[in-house]
Amino acid sequence: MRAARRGLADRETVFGLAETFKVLSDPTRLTIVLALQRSELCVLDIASLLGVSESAVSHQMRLLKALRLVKHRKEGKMVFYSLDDEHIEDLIRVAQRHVGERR
Amino acid sequence: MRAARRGLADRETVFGLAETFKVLSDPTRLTIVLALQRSELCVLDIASLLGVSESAVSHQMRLLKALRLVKHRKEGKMVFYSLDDEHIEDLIRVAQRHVGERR
DNA sequence: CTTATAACTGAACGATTGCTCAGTTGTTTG
DNA sequence: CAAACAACTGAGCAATCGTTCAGTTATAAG
Repeated sequence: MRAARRGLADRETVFGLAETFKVLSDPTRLTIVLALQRSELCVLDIASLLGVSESAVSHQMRLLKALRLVKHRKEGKMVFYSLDDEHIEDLIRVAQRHVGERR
Repeated sequence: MRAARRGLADRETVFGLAETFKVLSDPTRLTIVLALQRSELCVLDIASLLGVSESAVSHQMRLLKALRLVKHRKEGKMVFYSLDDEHIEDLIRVAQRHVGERR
């Protein structure tokens, strides 16, 4: 691997990492993930909990689903979402430590 | 705290967390941070290492400096940057584990 | 079948982002 | 001093982002 020899991580790794950080960089998405840490929720639950439109939530869930951060379970006309990745919780924990220790 | 009782983290915490993730969500900035993990570097070093303009690097360094991710040391006309936050390295490590374990 | 409800979707919008360009500041060298 | 060099800066631009809006699909109830 040429890139590694020059001291740089290869593009694919960097883009994958950046993408992971990006999902969590939007307050709405991050709040959704934080809420799902506590319990499984349907779209309308999330919308009313965050005070945003049901459409906005739906758009974000599609993204979170595409990046495999959440999984869904259908029950009648409702769709329940829950977290699908235990690393994400670690990530949030470490970041919380970081934010906590700066003024 | 009313928000916490309703099961949501307060706005300030969420925005702080999101901001942290956001800095690392851009491939250019992330590559800079990864490079600085290995050694202290000046602006032109970073620019040539990443293959981007010196101006672009300068703009990003200002941001990284404002968020206290890097510190700088002046030596003649050159400015050497280095990491100023050990939590960031933990964060990257955890994220790497996440990226590594998905297909 | 019709109505109501939950979720999804594409288009369009304003806001933000990261870059380039041109020019400035500060330091060193001749 | 002037010239060269490293870094910084603001304005402007294209691209991306997150939302709203209007409409669709799917399921359930009357």
